[in-house]
Amino acid sequence: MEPHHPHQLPQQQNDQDASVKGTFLCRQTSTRWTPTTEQIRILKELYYNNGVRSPNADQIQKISARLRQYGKIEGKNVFYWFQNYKARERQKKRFINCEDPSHKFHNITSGGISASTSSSSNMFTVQHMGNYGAYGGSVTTTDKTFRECAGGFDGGIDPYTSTYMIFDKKKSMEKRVKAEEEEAPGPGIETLPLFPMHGEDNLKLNPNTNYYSSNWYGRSNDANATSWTSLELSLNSYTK
Amino acid sequence: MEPHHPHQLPQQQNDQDASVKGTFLCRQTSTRWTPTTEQIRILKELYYNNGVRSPNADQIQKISARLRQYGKIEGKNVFYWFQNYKARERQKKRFINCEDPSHKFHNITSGGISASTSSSSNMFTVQHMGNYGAYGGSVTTTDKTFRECAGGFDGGIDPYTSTYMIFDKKKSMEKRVKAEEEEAPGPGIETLPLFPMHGEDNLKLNPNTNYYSSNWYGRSNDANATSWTSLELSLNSYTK
DNA sequence: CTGATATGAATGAATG
DNA sequence: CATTCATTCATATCAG
Repeated sequence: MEPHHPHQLPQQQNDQDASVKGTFLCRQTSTRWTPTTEQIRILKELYYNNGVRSPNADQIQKISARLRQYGKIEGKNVFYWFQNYKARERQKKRFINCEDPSHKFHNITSGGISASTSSSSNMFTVQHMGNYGAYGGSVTTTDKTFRECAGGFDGGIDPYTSTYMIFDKKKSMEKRVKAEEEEAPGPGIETLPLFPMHGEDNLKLNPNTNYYSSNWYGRSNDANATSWTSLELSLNSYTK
Repeated sequence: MEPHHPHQLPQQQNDQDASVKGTFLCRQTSTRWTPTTEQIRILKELYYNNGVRSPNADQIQKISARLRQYGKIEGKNVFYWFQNYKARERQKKRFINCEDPSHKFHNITSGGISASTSSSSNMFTVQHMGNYGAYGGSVTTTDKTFRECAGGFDGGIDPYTSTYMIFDKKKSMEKRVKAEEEEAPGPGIETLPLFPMHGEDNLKLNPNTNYYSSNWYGRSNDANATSWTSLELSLNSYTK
């Protein structure tokens, strides 16, 4: 991952005051949130030490509120951060597994996570994350072009083998082993709940069929006939 | 949707012919449906102007049949599209952090420099698709948590507001904190397309962006209380 | 400047 | 319908 940002403080527009932007094309607003060092540090803290993976609204609120003191940030940033971080960690692991771990070391860092953006203070740098062999460097595998690492899926079956649409019926992997729990428990906070497991999740209401639309198999519906009728009209009307 | 620029389109083989891919080997056809602009436009049209939210099998079939002229599409795509769109629209409304209303407008500035061509992408733009005028921060959500936040903010746009407010089938606001006020208009409401079809003008049509998704669900604090509790503790501990 | 990579953001697809 | 996962798109930032 991040090779390391040797020079820190990339201007971090971390000011909540967002003063600059008002002017012309104030680029600073660049649309994209740029986490500050502190923010990242804390996020990782939460991730590794507290096992936060998919915070809920309340958590997001609190987290972002807390991080806001270090720079502008919105709830969605926190949300996406966790989503991405988690996904990428997993992806990395998956890739490593799939392609041969030998080559590919052009990456410096070697440390792995180690604070992106400089990191002035990594409290608990996760640098190593543990066992997964430190995904050497940007595994990257470069997306788009070819990533298709052959046996990608554990089962070895490739969903997209034939042509397209083979999907249907769970082609997805069964239940990948969650096995995460890496993390260095940091300082003294361990004993964390790893991750939120809802207690009463068993309750399920409708045995509704999952696939889209419970009933697709024909079965016209009269109830919404009206609405549908106009829908049809509208479809016809402006569709081209 | 895609707030992004039109420039790239790496794959987008959105034509029904989509045959191209067969050549090499990789399934670059990405298995995943990539809606074309027109398809999206129509889907949103249906969503906003016709109140379609969870189309039934028939509707799905018709819609997909209709959209098929613009590119390959299957029923499930339509199904999922509505599911996701609806879910995300709702989500984005919740959890919005009450951030400082002061910088509510951060962005706007269209990119400008960045070489990226255009940049109409404003993530926070509101859609404008129809005639409803985005209710200004009114009730909006009433979620359980708080909605006292700045109100507008980004995408809160909620279409169809006025119209059915009157009918309002069952929106008893007793305990439904969840209040999804928007609701599809039921059968009698059918809004017509009164939408000028105008040709594909200049806009990108993907105005709306989803905000982050999240799970506001917390329903008070119960289930994940544990985990969250420790999180709070840790936040407090090193917070400042 | 240009290419590569890291990562924020979005969204299709599922699952429960 | 809520939640999560996987992939992809876009851009900030650094290497050369």
